[in-house]
Amino acid sequence: MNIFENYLKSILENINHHYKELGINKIENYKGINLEKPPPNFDCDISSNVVLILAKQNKCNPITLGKNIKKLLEKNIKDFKDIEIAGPGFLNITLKNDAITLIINNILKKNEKFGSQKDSKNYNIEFVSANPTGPMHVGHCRGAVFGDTLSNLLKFNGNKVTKEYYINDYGGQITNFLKSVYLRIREIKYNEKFPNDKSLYPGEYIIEIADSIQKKRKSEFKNFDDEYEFLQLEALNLSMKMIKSDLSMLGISHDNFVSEKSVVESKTLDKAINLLKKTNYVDEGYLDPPKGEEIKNWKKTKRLLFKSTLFGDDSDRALQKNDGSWTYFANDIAYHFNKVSRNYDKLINILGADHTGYIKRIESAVKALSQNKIILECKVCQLVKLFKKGEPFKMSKRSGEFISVNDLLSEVNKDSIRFMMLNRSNDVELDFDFDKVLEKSKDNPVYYVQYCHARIQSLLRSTNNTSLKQKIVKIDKDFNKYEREILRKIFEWPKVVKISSLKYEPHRIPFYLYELATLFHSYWSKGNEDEKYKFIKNGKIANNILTIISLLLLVLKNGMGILNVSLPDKM
RNA sequence: GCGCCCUUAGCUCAGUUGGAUAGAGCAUCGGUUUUCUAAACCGAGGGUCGUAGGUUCGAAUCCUUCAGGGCGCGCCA
Repeated sequence: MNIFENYLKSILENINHHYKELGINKIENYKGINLEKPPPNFDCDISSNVVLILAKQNKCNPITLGKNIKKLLEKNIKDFKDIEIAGPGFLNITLKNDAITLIINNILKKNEKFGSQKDSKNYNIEFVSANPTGPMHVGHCRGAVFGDTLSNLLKFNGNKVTKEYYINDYGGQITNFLKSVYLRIREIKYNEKFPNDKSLYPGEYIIEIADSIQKKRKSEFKNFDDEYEFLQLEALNLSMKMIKSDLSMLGISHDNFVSEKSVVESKTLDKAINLLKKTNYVDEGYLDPPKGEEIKNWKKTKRLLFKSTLFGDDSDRALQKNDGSWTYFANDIAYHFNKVSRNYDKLINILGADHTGYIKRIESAVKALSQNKIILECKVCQLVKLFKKGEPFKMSKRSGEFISVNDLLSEVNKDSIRFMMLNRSNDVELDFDFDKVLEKSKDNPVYYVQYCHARIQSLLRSTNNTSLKQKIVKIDKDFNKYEREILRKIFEWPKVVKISSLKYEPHRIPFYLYELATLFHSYWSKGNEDEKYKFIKNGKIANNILTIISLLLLVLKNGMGILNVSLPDKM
C-alpha cells in the first residue's frame, strides 16, 4: 500500500497509452521519475517530476507538456481531483475524498503489515561479536542496537533473518584473558600481587570471574598450562553469560552463535583455502611491511596470501603468520565460507569504526568464496563519544576503566538507550551524554514519541472508546488541514520503510516517528486555542479524528515495533 | 604516504538514491495552562550547505581540486 508507487504506475501507463497525442516518445527510461510528498508549503497530496524528466528526454517545453499531461490524467485517473502545474513543471496532485477514504481503509486492512515491502530474501546479519573477554561496554551498544533494529526492519518486510554472533574464543587475546583470570585466582588463593603487565586485563570483573572459578574447582592452580582447558571452558562461559545478559536487557537475542575455536578445529579452513587456491585467489608470495607504524619483528618470507588486490584492496593479505600458523583473517575466511555454504541471499556484517580497514578484504573474500554469487555488505557504526557533565569521558578496556552496558542499564531504561543510539545516522559519530540520558527530560526524543501514544490512549480512556478495531471507516466530512497533514505523513510511511531497508539505514525511522509525533502534538494543542479543534465533544470523539488516531496508533506500533521501543499507555 | 567516514543555523544533527522558498532539536528572546496529560504548543532572530571548479532545465545531493576533523593502515584479534 504505497500510494506513491501505485499512482506512479497508473500515471506512467496512461502516458504510455497516449504518448502520440502528447507528442512525445514512448517512455523507455524511467530513471528519476518519481512521486513524493510535496514540500510543506504546497497544499496537495502528491507531487511528481514526471513532466520535467519527459520534457528533458523529448527536448520539449515542460509547461506545454505539463498542461497536456494534466488534461490527460484528470480525465483518466478518477482518483485525482485536481492537478496543478507548479514551479518549473511539477505536477501537484490533490486526491478526491473517495480516494482518500479508500486508501485509509486499505491501510487499516493491512494493519500490522502496513508499510511492509513484501521481500522474501534470506539474510544473515552478524553483529556485536564482542570478544568474550569481559562484559559489553557502551561502545558495543551502538552496533548491537543497530544490528538488531536492522534485523527487525528486514523481518518486517517479510525477509528471513538469522542474527549471528561470532565468538572470538581463539588466539592470543583469549590466552591473555585466561592468564589474567589465572593470576587473579592466585591473588585470591595465595595473596600474590597481580602483575602490572600491559598485556593483561586488569578489570574488576576479572576478579569476580576468578573468584567464581576458584570456588568451583578444587585445585591448587599451580600451573597455568594445566588449568588452561578448564579456565577456557569456565571463563569464556561466564563472559558469554555476561554478554548475553547485557544483550537481553537491551532486548536483543541472537539466533546463532558461532565459535571461532570450533571453526578452527573443523576442516572448513582447509576446504576454503583449497577452493581459493584452485580459483587462483590464494597463492604464495611476499609482503612489504605496512606504511604506518613500524613493526618490529617483520619477516619478509614466503607465505600464503589472499590476493585481495584483485578486488581493489591496497595490499594482498597474509593468511599465515611467521610460524606458519593461520592468521585471524584466515580463520575468518573459513567462517565466512561456512556462512556462504549456508545459502543466504545476502550477508551483512555490522562493524565498529575501528575495523573499517578490514572491510575490503573480507568483502572480497566472500566474493571469491561464492564465485561472486553472494554479496557481503559491511555497515560501519562510527564511534560513540561519551560525555559526563559536558566533559569528554575516555574509556579503555585495557585499563579496565569503562562503563559497562550493565552500569548504564541500571540507570537508563532500554527504550532510551535504543532510541538514542538510533537517532543518528550510523555514518556519523554519536555523542552520548550520560547526564542528558539520565535526566529523563523532554530533551530525550523517545519520550516525545511515547507521549504521543500515551495521549491517544488517554483520549480513548476518557471516552470509553474501545471500538478502534473498525474495519471500514466512513468519512463524515472533509478532513481539516491539520488532519490532512497527518494523513499525508502517514501515507509516507511505506516509503520511509522502503528507503531505510534499501540503504540499511534504520535511523530514518526514529526521525520519521518524531516528525509524526510533532504533527499530532501540534494538532492536539489547536484545541487550546480554538474550541472547534477539541478532540472530545460531548464525551465523544468525531469519526474523522478517530480515523486519524487509528492510523497513528497503527504506524506508531509498527514503527516502534521495529525499533523495539515500548509504547506506554500512561506516562 | 594510503584507505574509509565526516564538514549544513551559536551547538548537536536530518535532508527521500538530482527537484520547488535548505529543515528539526537544543540554546537565546517573547507568548500559551479555570482545558481531552504543559513530558505539550505557538512566534521571533539565526545559513556563502568547508573551498574552488565541472556536469544540466535544476546540485547540500553526482564528478574533480584543495583545506579541516575523526577512525584505521600486523606476519594482533
